[in-house]
Amino acid sequence: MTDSLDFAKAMADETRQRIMALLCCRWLCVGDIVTEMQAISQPTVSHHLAILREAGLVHVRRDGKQVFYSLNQDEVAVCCGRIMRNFAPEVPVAGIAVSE
Amino acid sequence: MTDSLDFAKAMADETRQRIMALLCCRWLCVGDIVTEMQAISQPTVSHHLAILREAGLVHVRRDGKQVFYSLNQDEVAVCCGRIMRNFAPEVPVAGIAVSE
DNA sequence: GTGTCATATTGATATTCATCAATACGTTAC
DNA sequence: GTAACGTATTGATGAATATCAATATGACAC
Repeated sequence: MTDSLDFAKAMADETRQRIMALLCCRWLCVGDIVTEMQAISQPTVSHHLAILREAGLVHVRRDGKQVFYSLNQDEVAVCCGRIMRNFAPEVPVAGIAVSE
Repeated sequence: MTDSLDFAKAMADETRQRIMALLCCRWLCVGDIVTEMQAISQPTVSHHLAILREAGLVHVRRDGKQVFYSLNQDEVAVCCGRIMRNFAPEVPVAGIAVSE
């Protein structure tokens, strides 16, 4: 569970958002992520996955030598709900959208 | 209107989130913001206000010599809705929470 | 016009962070 | 055990950015 600042920092990078998009609704191992992220090295991908992991924004599963990642959509929704309660309390739909 | 990356970058700073909290549901002029942000200089506050302004996250109103700012809650909600559609499409409430 | 006040901008500095090459670690096969 | 493979970590470098002091800009009063 991250607060609004950690969540924003985790999302504040184009490479990480591209990785998040890749991991939305499917599991990919690190090697496949590296393949899809053209011109980004494996250590860099691993670095960004670590940041997403520490922010709780990805699920991780080990299978033999490979490590699979998937986007934690629930955590994304929870963090967005928190931002809306903090910074959009007067927008009607915001207050009832996501429970935590 | 900002995309998910610009929004996240604008929110990815503790000082800016503190300023946003100050401006939530009320108008403050720059001087009052500086007073409330202890140990942060006026140029630094102005710098952060410029970033929030360029991200569309604040309303601005001039009154004589003073410039008043207020949080744009609607834009916050719109950006959160965009993030949820992009990165939490399978969370039930996310898809119907905010229209754009 | 001048002076004063409030805010914005400039220039410099320090910190944070993204990136890569090289290396270490963990797992499986043998 | 060793070798090979996949991933994580380390160390170094460059870029982005937060911060401040000093200055500039804009608005009002006179």
